Amino acid sequence: MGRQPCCDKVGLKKGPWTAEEDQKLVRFLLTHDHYCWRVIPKLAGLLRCGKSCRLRWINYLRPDIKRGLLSDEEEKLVIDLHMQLGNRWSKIAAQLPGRTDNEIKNHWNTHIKKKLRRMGIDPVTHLPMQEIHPLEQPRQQQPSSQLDDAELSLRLDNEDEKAIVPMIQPPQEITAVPPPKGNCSTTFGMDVADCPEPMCLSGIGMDGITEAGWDSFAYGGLGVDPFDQYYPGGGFDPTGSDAILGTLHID
DNA sequence: AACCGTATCAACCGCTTCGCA
DNA sequence: GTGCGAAGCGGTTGATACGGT
Repeated sequence: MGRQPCCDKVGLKKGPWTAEEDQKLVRFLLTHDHYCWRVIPKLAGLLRCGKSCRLRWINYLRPDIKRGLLSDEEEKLVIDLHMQLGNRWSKIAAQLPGRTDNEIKNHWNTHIKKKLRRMGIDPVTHLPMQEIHPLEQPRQQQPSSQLDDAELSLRLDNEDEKAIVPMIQPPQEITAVPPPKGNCSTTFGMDVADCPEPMCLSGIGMDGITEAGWDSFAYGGLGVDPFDQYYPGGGFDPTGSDAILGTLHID
């Protein structure tokens, strides 16, 4: 009885990915398409389940991944979107190019939640917390409507602020740019429905990439070959900075 | 220097949704 | 309409890094 596992787990490797595994997966995804995730590890010579491959690709190996902390603007956008969408991390991530749902989820749980709490805002409801600890009582009240973006940003940035007036009101409108129509991804701000293929390799349309080459892959206009910026354990460095730890060579 | 508590984030697990026969 | 398989999603865990004592 019970649910069948997503894949045959006998003999499959778990845990952190090695640079070699990353290389195998990227090499395979670069040169093949139209496969389902379940068969990719076998064909790519990986002792991983398809789910694991998919996750690794989406979260770290995708060439358009942005690394590093979220900017102030991104953070505010996440808060705004969370206010409207709740814990729909993939939907939120769709509005932040280069950011993954996992990354946003982690950032929310480790950074934003605390900041909001310090501000006296319930991170779940985005409303002022009813019971504020005496030490965290605001020194003065200020209607949220008087809080502009600059003020909110300032407060979000102030890690040591202990007595901040709670309040954010739902924004008048979402400032996020709607995803462009075109290829196939929700994660990349593209439209899944437009994807003509049975599998879109996590939704970025590998067809387009392999046919047109990585140079033409939408990459925020950086004009960087992402595979020159590959670094183990972290995918690609979009900045092409000295932080690159290694280079992946694709034959 | 060693220990301990906390923070961070990559990865896994299991449920839900979707597409197809 | 139903059942099944695959993909997607969100919650949770665990390893590691970091900071304080």
